[in-house]
Amino acid sequence: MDFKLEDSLGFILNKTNTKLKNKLLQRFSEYNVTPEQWSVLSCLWAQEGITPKELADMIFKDKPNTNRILEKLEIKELIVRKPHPVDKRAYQIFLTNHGRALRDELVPKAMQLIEEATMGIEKQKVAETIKLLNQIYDNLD
Amino acid sequence: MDFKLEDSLGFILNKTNTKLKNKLLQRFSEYNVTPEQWSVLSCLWAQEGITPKELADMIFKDKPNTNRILEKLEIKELIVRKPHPVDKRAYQIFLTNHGRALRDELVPKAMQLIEEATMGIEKQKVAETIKLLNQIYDNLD
DNA sequence: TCGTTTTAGTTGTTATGACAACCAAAATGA
DNA sequence: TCATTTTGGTTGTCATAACAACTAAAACGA
Repeated sequence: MDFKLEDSLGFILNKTNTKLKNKLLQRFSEYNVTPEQWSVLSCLWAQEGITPKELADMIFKDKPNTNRILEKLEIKELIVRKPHPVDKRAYQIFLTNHGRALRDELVPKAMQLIEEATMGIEKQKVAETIKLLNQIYDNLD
Repeated sequence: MDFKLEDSLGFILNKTNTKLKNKLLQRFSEYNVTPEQWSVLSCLWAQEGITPKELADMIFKDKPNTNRILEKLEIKELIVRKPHPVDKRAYQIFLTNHGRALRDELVPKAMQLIEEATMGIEKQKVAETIKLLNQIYDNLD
């Protein structure tokens, strides 16, 4: 049983992820946007009018969790939900002007954080790590 | 603003971490142990009698969060808290026989999961990734 | 076409993470 | 030694993750 928590991939993955997420939360604090809300906004900046279900698939979260993130964004008036023109069960999500405008504020801050996080590390190493993380993700299907 | 969420280190880190953690939760489900509870148990298997504060430092969590994980473990009778012999503010955490016995059940399951997660990836690549994740962690201080 | 199955969304529960605020005891220091 | 600061632990709140259960509408199929 030679298991060392502090050398375990899962443990290190978790501790790094938690810290990075928390730093992003702090950087976004003046905008009152969380990392998860940020991921939803990022999808909408690329494409508005998608449904919560489509959004859920894009951010790799289940429907209840996605729904609750959307509730928060709606309360903060960064998004609006409109009835889907065809499917009466569904909604379409749109950004408000405020939500749309946040892009120019938040994107640079997020990119800056990644810059700092990977300081002193070759771009190629980072790319390899991203690839490997995706491989791990796929292995876990 | 060329930002793509799906290629972002933070996003990929988070999605992989979430999936790995969830898989561990599922593998541990018959024992009713969560990944965070697992990390506490791992520390205690290495060394009993430590305080909640010391534990918090080892698992990189703050005091309230650590405290609540300990509450759950205590309710499940996997650990016990005893008054610290010297410091009247503090406690010492010990495993129950049940908590101690879980080691032989959980460690192989955790190692097996990591094995599956890194299937088809050279050990050396995994080691590099771990090193890089630790570098990122340190960069974020 | 009508009954069955699937799908989109919602609600509730438990565990966790970040954070603020608090208490009591220990450590510090003038 | 006594007042101040620090530290260990606790409690409360909000956001998120996993999961079960549920409704209504769409899709499917005999």
